[in-house]
Amino acid sequence: MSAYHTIYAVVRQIPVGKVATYGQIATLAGMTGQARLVGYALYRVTDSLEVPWHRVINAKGEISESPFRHGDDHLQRTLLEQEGVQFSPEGKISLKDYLWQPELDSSFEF
DNA sequence: CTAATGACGTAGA
DNA sequence: ATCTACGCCATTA
Repeated sequence: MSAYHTIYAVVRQIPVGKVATYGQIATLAGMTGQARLVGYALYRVTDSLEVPWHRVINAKGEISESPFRHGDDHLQRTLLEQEGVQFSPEGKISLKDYLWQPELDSSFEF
């Protein structure tokens, strides 16, 4: 079981209409402080893996894109808007309202 | 085996 | 608010 798979498992727990930060995912995956790995893992997400990667944003509440990621440009924003996430005029997300707050649902098996 | 690489976070100026 | 520097590690070729 790769470490990246663990990250994917956590990302899958993000409910619709909510978002999570890289650092948050890292913590939940048991690698506190390693937000980078989360980003690296998401970069390598493929279609075969069913991961809601679009619900993961950076700590500033903004969307981070990579030129070579998926082929699509602002697809992430589009997907989030479809889920009811509102963006500020600055293109940021209100973490105060949309940040995923894992409660007692952290029950996933590996 | 080694080298390259990649969606971040935090602190300080 | 913006910018710079640094930490830091699994996965791939």
